[in-house]
Amino acid sequence: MMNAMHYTRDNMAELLRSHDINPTHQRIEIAHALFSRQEHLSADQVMAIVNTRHSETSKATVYNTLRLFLDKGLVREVIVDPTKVFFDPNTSPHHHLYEIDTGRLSDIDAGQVRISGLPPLPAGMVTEGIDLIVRVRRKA
Amino acid sequence: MMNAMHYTRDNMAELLRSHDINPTHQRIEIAHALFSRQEHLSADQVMAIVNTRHSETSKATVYNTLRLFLDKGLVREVIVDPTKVFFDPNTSPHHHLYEIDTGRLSDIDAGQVRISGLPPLPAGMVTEGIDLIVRVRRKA
DNA sequence: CACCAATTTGGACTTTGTCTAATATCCGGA
DNA sequence: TCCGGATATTAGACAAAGTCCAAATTGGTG
Repeated sequence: MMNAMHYTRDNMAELLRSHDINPTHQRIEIAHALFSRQEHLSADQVMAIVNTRHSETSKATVYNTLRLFLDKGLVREVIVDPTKVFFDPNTSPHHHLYEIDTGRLSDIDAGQVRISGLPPLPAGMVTEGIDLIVRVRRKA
Repeated sequence: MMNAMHYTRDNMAELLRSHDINPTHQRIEIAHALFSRQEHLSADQVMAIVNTRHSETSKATVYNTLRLFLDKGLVREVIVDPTKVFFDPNTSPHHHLYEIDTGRLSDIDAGQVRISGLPPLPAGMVTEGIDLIVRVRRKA
């Protein structure tokens, strides 16, 4: 909890270290891209952002890094669009709102939302996550 | 409602007609593939199944047809896996269980499930659908 | 400085899905 | 039956997201 209020690159390095990730240049830039805005980004958006600033970061590194962040629990993967995966820097329990027309993905705070009556899981299974996705569209 | 209890090709033709779809050979085969099993299929699975039986059906036709079925409300699209879209012949309200290891997708009856406390939608937006996806994995 | 491990990189490759222009099929009317 | 137009189907080229790998770079440490 209590991530730094300002997403400086130093704070990003700190965050990475606290998640057991060696804070390299590229990783810091990628983390900064993800954490310093509320919209969720896809891999190619991350790449575009990171490559505006100084050095180039390769596609392979962006994908490697995003997967690393996933593994280390720094971000969550949100699958709403068959053409690309979004990465969500918020790993606390919450849900998602997906605007079909614009492709924008935002959070729904789980605070008020209650889901009850889910059937028991099949034997030998454990829950990996519950994704509640509300798809909306601009009124015609 | 009251789809035929047996998924004969004649019944499929009937089903298609009732959804305002011209029942061609290929469409009947594809509908049959989707409706005659409880697992949800992806486009390439549909293609594999349809092409075991007699005539060949082209990739383009499979995709065209699945989109047509979608538009006509015959099937639903389920997006759980970044690598492929699943098609669900059940359009009544229900949720999904996704087995991460195997890639199998099955239904959760919405009967008992209750979702409450969703925040109001942003102004000018209408809900297009609410997807509740439970991701499970075989216990280690 | 030299070395070793970790990281990054370009580019080839795979997969899912789209697009298009040509062909085939179906059906109603003369 | 034959014709013509609308509807379907097709092969194959193409696009975009993501993976993979071997080579090059980087960053400590002794």
